Amino acid sequence: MPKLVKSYTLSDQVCDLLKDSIIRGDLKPGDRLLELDIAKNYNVSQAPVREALSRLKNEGFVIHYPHKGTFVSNFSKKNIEEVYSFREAVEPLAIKRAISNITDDDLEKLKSIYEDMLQAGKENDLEMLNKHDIAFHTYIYKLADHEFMFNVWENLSSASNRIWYLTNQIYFKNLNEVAKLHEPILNALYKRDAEECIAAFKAHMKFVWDKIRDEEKIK
Amino acid sequence: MPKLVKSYTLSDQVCDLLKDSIIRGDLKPGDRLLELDIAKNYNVSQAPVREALSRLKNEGFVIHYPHKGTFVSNFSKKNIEEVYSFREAVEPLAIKRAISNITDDDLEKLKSIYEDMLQAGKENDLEMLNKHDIAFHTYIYKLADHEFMFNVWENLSSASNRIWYLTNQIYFKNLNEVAKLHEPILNALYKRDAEECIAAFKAHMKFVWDKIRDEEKIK
DNA sequence: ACTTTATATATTATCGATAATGTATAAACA
DNA sequence: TGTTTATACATTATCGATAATATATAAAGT
Repeated sequence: MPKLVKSYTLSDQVCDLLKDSIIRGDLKPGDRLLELDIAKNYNVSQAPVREALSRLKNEGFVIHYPHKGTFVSNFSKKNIEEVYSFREAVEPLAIKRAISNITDDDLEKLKSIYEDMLQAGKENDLEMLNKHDIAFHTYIYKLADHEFMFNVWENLSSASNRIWYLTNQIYFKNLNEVAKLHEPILNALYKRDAEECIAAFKAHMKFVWDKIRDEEKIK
Repeated sequence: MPKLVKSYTLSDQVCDLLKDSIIRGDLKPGDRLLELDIAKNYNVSQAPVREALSRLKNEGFVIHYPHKGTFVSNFSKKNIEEVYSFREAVEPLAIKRAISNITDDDLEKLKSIYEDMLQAGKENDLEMLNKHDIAFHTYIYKLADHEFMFNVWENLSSASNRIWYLTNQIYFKNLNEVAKLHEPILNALYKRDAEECIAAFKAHMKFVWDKIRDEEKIK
């Protein structure tokens, strides 16, 4: 079935554009976001900009002080640690529930995403590897059939995206390794072994976080 | 130090009023929320209403279909199960981190909140018991010093509030019991014993969820 | 009768302008 | 000089009105 056309409101577009600017680092932590300036820039009125900023606030990309203004949020090593420690707490629940729902068809799909990751690793394509990495974990969250957790994951994955761009100089040396980290996760899924899968996942988190923690460039 | 005056914008007020109506059941799942009607009702314009609805959407109280409308979200037994399973996954992280930061002063504060709960239990004051229950767990989340998790908790506690109102006929028979469930948690905190505390917490979740699961009135 | 197309209507999404609020600077006062 | 009060300015918050989009109903065509 072809994907339905998604109506793309102005506020959605502004939100995506701003988010991209923040993730890519064009807008830096502390930068002020003036509603009317942005509106003029994108040739829209204040209303969709406010909506966009409100969404970015909820995803943690900006901080809003009422009557004062909106600023790009900081994203320090502490925030990164928070994302990893949080995922370590939550994703085991996703894995357990996913395994109790997973079908052979799902396993094929996950395997294919894993192969895409390997391919991206071979080609040293950071952006693609990131995309497939997120897709892999998103698939597991979807299988978990847990609406609340899925919403939280959407925020987490945005944050993970931001981390990815902040830390790409680290990953760049290890693209193949990062992709390969998902093999034990996939194998455990095939065995429907939740505990083994969780252990593999935690090893994955630990590998990445260890690399980042020791990196001097990121404060 | 006295609490600072908080500027209370119109959208904040509308948001709180609507949330209250939903929590208390005056607005029922599926009810349509017409922006201009609400605006006229509360004697404000459309803009603050839209902002309020956007926040309610993020907290899961309403669902928004672009260009179609906003509707009060459903809150079924499945949603309740999600909240409890999610808290069981996340709150252990909060407890571990809280214990590594907790001071004697904090313990006194928590004890005093616990005593407020007991008092509310004695007086059969459901609303107060709820309030102090949330305050107790919020205190622990604050101690955890984990911004991301705290934001998630704010949504969780809103949902917990909604559950509370949906299930008050159950709690009503067990107010003292519910309050008492926090004693082992508090004791473990005094001992700085994370594992014992997590076990006590899980018993707490299990007690409440068991009561709800078996309740025929809630679908 | 059953699609398709036109029309009317309801509602959200967006606009441009104004009001409320906060910040910085200058004037008045002790 | 240091502190308070007044003034000007910048920015957000809100308003009332219009444009865009969806839904329901009626008309036309097959």
